[in-house]
Amino acid sequence: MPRTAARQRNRRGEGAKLASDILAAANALLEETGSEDAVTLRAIARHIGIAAPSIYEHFPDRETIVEAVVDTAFVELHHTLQEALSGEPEPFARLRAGCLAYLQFGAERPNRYRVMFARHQHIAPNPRPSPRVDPFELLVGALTDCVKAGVSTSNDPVGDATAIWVALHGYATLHPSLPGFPWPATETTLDRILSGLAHHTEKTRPRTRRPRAKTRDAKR
Amino acid sequence: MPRTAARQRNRRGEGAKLASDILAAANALLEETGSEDAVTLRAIARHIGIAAPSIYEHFPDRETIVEAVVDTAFVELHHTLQEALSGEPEPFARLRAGCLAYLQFGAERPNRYRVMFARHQHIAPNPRPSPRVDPFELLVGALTDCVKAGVSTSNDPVGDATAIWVALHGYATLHPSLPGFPWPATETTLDRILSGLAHHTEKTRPRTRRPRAKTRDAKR
DNA sequence: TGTACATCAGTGAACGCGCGTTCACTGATGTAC
DNA sequence: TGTACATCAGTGAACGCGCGTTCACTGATGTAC
Repeated sequence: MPRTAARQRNRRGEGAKLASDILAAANALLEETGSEDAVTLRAIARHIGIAAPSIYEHFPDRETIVEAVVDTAFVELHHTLQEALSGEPEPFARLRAGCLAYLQFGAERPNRYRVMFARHQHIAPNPRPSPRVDPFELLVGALTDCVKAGVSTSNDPVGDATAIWVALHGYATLHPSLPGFPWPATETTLDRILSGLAHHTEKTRPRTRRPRAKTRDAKR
Repeated sequence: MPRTAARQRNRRGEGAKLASDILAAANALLEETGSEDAVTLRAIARHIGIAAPSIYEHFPDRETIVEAVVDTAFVELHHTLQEALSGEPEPFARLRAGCLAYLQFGAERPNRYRVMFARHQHIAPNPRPSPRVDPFELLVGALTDCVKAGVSTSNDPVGDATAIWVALHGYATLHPSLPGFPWPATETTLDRILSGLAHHTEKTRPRTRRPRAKTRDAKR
């Protein structure tokens, strides 16, 4: 009875639209309540103004919906990171941009972020092909590029990327949990993490005394 | 009906014993299921072989029990850290021992650890005096001691301790969630974190060529 | 252009379940006399 | 030393609730003729 709206029935051939509404509602509920268990079929139905059994046209059960929300979130994270990485030309700036995008992804929907990584242990017996660990691969790639370009002296990019990821994950989960804590600005903490763990160094080989007039015009 | 055991009724004056059994059962359920919502009065009752309403002699409602479990866990963490810190004479070794104890506390009951810090946001309107942030104060103290003793060059111990805490928290939550991930040894990652973020340095001022016979006897 | 009808996109009622909580109670244990 | 009785430490049945899921159904929409 207490529905959000008297939803208009989809037209013929457009029934699949409801599936994405269901996922969006599940996403919203997960974020609002902070609890995976609050994502119930009845709550989803109330949220979008349908009857609960209508959901079964699109998903076989509740578990599949939560799984789909989490899977979608991992894909979204992957795209967000790729976009951030591709926006910077210099390797270290690229690494930093990727890390910042990671933190922003977490900050935007902290509850969803937490559930993304907390779910694994519950569902342990299901050996997924793990596209979930993807963000780590991007991070290793970005750090390795820094090493290749001579702006990082890391001699164990995988190990160092692990430490960086751990710190990013810690920030993404702890920062929203402790709003009363005297947090420094996000970028301040990020720079502390990177300067401590990425082994950043200025490229020193060229040894040109001073940059001459650049190839590009000074203005524009 | 499916009780763990036909529990013996407590003798007169010993009724309060049940209270600690209830907390222990709640603790166990939280860790086993990984879900705060699975800590139900009926599950607790089944676990220790009593009737569910018996719980009301000791706790006014379900929420209070979960709260007590979390509060107890914070106190336990505090003691664990203090013990670890007091076991080492040198400031940097003390800092490291505290951080390692923190990681071990998380590793021992990862689900409880996660819930400890995830609960805050749900209960936001309740402004606790926050003994919860205690572990951070110990961390700041340990790092400050390193600076005073000349074995850390940190010029912002609070900010650096924040970065270290974030990394420890990230490890404590991510490590149990991704058992398939190629984790380096815990101490390897810890040392990477500390060497990157604690600004550790050997004490250089004294410049004694070689330590003379110590004040204490060599053997006890 | 009109109409019968198949199909699509849902609905409403009902099931059995586990839950938090309330209530009146019970029976062993200790104590006053 | 014996016994009535108060108290302690619980119990069993029941309530109303929200849940996942099943089932038989409905009514608008488009299509074949």
